Amino acid sequence: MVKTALKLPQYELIKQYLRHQIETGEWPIGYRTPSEPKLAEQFSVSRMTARRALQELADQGLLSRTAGSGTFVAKPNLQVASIEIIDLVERARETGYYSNRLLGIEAVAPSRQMTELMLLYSKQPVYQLNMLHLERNRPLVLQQLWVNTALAPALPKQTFKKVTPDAYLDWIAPSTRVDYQLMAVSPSPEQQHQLTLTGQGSSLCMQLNRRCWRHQQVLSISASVIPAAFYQLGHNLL
Amino acid sequence: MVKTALKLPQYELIKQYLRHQIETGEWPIGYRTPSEPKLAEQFSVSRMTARRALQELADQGLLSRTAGSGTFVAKPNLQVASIEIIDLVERARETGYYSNRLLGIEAVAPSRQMTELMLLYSKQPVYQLNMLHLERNRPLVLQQLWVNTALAPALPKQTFKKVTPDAYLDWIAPSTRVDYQLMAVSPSPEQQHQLTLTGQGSSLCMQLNRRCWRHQQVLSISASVIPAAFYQLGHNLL
DNA sequence: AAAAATAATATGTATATACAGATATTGCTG
DNA sequence: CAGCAATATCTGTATATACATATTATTTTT
Repeated sequence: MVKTALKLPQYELIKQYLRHQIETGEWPIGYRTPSEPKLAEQFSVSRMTARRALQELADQGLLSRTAGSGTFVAKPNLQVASIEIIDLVERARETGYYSNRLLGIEAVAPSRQMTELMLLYSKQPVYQLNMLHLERNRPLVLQQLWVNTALAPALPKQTFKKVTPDAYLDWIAPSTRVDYQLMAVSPSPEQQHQLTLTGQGSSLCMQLNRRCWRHQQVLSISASVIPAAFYQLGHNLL
Repeated sequence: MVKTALKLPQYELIKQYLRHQIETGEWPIGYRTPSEPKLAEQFSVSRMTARRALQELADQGLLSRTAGSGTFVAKPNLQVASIEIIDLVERARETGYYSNRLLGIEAVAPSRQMTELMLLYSKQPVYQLNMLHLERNRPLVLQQLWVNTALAPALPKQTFKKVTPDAYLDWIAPSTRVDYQLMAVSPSPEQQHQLTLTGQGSSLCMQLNRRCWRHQQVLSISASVIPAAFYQLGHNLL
């Protein structure tokens, strides 16, 4: 079945025209575009249709509009970085060579720092979980996880043999926002031992910290230590 | 002057209501929201006004709509990571203790890999620039930069004493998109020397690769090596 | 009971209209 | 010429309406 040429709505045609003018540089940054009524007349559509084209490109950041003044080609100031946080554990699970070792799980009173980070108002306990993730029986990620007990009360009942803590949490309470922090670290002797890192120069790790939100509440905090050879952020470069 | 209570437009009030139902869990994931006509009647507005509220929340990813079926509470699957790529150089310039050393600039024939990365069709040369950025006369970033000659022909005429190459490029051709890649590296002996890294354990660096786009063209590629102690990605965690 | 036709409902596109509020321009006045 | 008022222009909000198209539910037919 050959896909016939789509009939695009009129506001899409106008958007294409506007994008073209901008991307070719025909309309430089700061250029004042035709107003809604003029665009409408130019394309023989109603003002509301021309408006939709302008509005959607403005929502997208290509144009900037101010009432009374007009619509202008915006400077692309806030660069949207295309970054993908690779989930090593999830990738390993897909290959089928994944396993893990639960090093400990307990309910503890949160430290003062942890109380702040998780925005805990009452002095409720948090679940603290230590886990080593392995691929082909070789240590991949050493993860320390703190979880809000109110949002995942049944966490300690899980064995995590088939489902990782992260997957379990995503199941019972998917995150609405995630903060990340990434840095290079030299692992502590204990961490080196747990990750079975022996060489001198190879003791180079990335630490990926993560805070998962569910609306206004903090669901979990995670700190993962990963041998540097296994981790990089982003694709297709150098 | 006390700011009087803003009179919000009606579609904003409806959006607030919808958001509230979602965030409190009153409407779980997959829940079917009232239809446009029903919302309109409920709030005594026209269908188009109710539609606007639903549409904007859908654009934002909170709702998902399908013609003929209805509007549903979406699963927040694509987690928008709040990550900020810190520009160490720009930060140093703001403090006033910034300086740099231009280690070399020349027009070279691009390698095959570079031709692919920069999407160069013709066998045009690229500017290759090496620069050491310093803060308080101490090495901060060792940057290697490749620039599309077509988009910045006057680059070699600059001295970069007052304006960094990045700032200059942002001036003459602001990026519309940026890709990043970040990894931990052990610097080469030459890099260690240029960054005056002497200690054994301290020779731990982050490498930040960056590709700047201007619409469909690649403007520049940058590879920066930064001592790990100076760099981390993200804020306010652990 | 299964399949097909029909109706009801939902979102998507488009128009014409009205008025509010912000901004820029024009013209008038001292 | 400076200052001010009137005016024109532009975007923002809101309504009522019409029809198209996708999906679901219902009814009719086989």
